[in-house]
Amino acid sequence: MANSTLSRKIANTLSEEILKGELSPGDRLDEQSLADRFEVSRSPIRDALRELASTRLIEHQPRRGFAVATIDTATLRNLYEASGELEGLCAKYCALRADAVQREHIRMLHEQGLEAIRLHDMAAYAEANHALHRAIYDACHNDALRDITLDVRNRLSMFHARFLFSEGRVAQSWEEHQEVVDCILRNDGDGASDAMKRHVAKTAVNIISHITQDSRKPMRQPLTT
Amino acid sequence: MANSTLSRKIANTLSEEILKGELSPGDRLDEQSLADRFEVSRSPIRDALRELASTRLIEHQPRRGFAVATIDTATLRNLYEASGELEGLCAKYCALRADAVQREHIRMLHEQGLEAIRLHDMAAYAEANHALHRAIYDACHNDALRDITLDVRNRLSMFHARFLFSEGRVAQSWEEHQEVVDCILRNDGDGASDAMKRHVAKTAVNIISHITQDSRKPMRQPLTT
DNA sequence: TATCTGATTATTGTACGCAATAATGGGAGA
DNA sequence: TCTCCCATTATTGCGTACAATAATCAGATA
Repeated sequence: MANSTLSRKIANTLSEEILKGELSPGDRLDEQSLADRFEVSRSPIRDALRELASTRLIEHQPRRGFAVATIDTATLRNLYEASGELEGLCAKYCALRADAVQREHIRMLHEQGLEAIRLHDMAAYAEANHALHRAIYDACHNDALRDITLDVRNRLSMFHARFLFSEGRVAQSWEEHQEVVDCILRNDGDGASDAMKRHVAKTAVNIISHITQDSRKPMRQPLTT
Repeated sequence: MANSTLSRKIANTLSEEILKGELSPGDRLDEQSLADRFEVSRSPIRDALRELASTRLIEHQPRRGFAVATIDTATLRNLYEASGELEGLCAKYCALRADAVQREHIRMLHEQGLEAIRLHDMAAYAEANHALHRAIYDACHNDALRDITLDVRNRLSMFHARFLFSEGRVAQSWEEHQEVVDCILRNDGDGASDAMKRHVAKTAVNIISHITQDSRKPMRQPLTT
C-alpha cells in the first residue's frame, strides 16, 4: 500500500465511503472540493474518479462531472435478478469444486452469523453475511465469475447501506444461508444454486420494499442538485 | 458525437483498434506516443486510458503504465465458462420475454448468417454472428445482464480477433445457432439456455485450440517487452 | 563471462494555468 | 408574476512543466 499512488488511495477512500453509505446516491463529486479535502491538486482526483467510475459506483457525464451512482427501481430489479443468477452460479460451482479448507471456512463463517444473531449484533451479522458470500465466490474456482459477481454485489450494497437488517429478517436470512451451506457441504450444485437464488430473491423483495417506501431521499434525482 | 470530449473519442478509437486486433495483447500504450499520434497533450490520453481500463480491454499498473490486456489459458477458460453461463441466461430470458419485433429481428439476423455462408463471406458471417448474439442480449429485457454479458464477449473477442472462422466451423456454428433460435422462437427458455451454453462451449474449444497452438505471439508476456 | 551496482534515461504522477462549456442569476418584456 | 434572454459565475477539459519513480545501460568486480 505504501508504494501506491495518491489517486489509487483516494479512489479506495471514496469507494469505502460510498459502500458505507457516507456518500449518498446522487451526491455530486466536485473535483475542486475533493482536491481541497484531500489536499492535493485536481489531477489525482480526476484519475481517482475515472478509476472509481469503472466499478459503476459513480457515474460520469462529459462536461458535467461525476456523481455517486443513482438507480431507478427497474434497474434495481434487473440488478437483483442478475445478482441472483450470478450468486447461484458461484454457489453451484462452489458446491462442485470447493476444497476441504474452503468448505470448512464457509461452515465457520456461517457459524459466525449465528453467533452475531445470538449477540443481537446486526453490524456483525452484516459483516459475516458479506464474508460468507465472498467465501462462496472465492471457492467457485473461477476468478472471472467471482469478480463479476462481486462487482454486482457492491453496486447493490451501496443502495441499501443505510438499511440495517431487522432482527426478524436476519433470522430468516440465516435460515436461507443454512440451506445454501448444507447443499455446498454435500456437493449438491443444483441445490446450492436454487437455494442461493431463493435467498437473493427474498433479500431483493425485502430491500426493494424498504427503498420504495423510504421517500426521504429519492434514489433517482437529477445530477444538478 | 460532436459534443463529446477528446478523451472519449480517443477511448473509442483505441477500443475499436483493440477489438479489431490492430493492437495486440501486451502492446504497451505509451502516453507520449499516443499524445503525438492523436496530436493532443497527455491529459486527454490519460483520461481515455483510464476510461478504457474500465472495460478491462487494457490493464493498468501504477507507475508502469497501460498495456493491452493479456490473458493466460486458465483465465481464458474461466472467461468462456462465465460467458457460456451469461449467454445462456440471456438466451433463456430472451425466449421467455422477447416481443414479436425482437423475435423477428433475431430470425432475420440468423438468416443473414446463412446468406453469408452461401457467399463464403467469413467476415460477413462474423458480423452477423455478433449481431445475433447482441440481439439476444437486447431481448432478454434486463439491461444490467445485457451489459455484463456484452463486456465479457468483448473481452473474449479481442483475443481471437485475428482468427477467422474456418468454413467448417462456420457451418457448425450456424447449426448451433439454429437450435438456439428455434428454442427462442418457441419460448423454450431452458432449451435456449442449454443450446446457447453448448454453442459457447464449442466455440471455446475451437478458439482455445487455435490460440494454444498459435505460438507466434504468446498471450501472456510481461509488461516490460 | 556473469552479476552486481550506480548513473543515466525514459515514463508516469502531480501541480498549475488557461480555455471551453455548462450552470446560475438578474433584468426586461409581456 | 412568469418567462425569456443575456451576462456572470462555476466547473470541467486540455495544455504544459516539474517531480518521482521505474527501466536501462555502462563499468567494475568476482
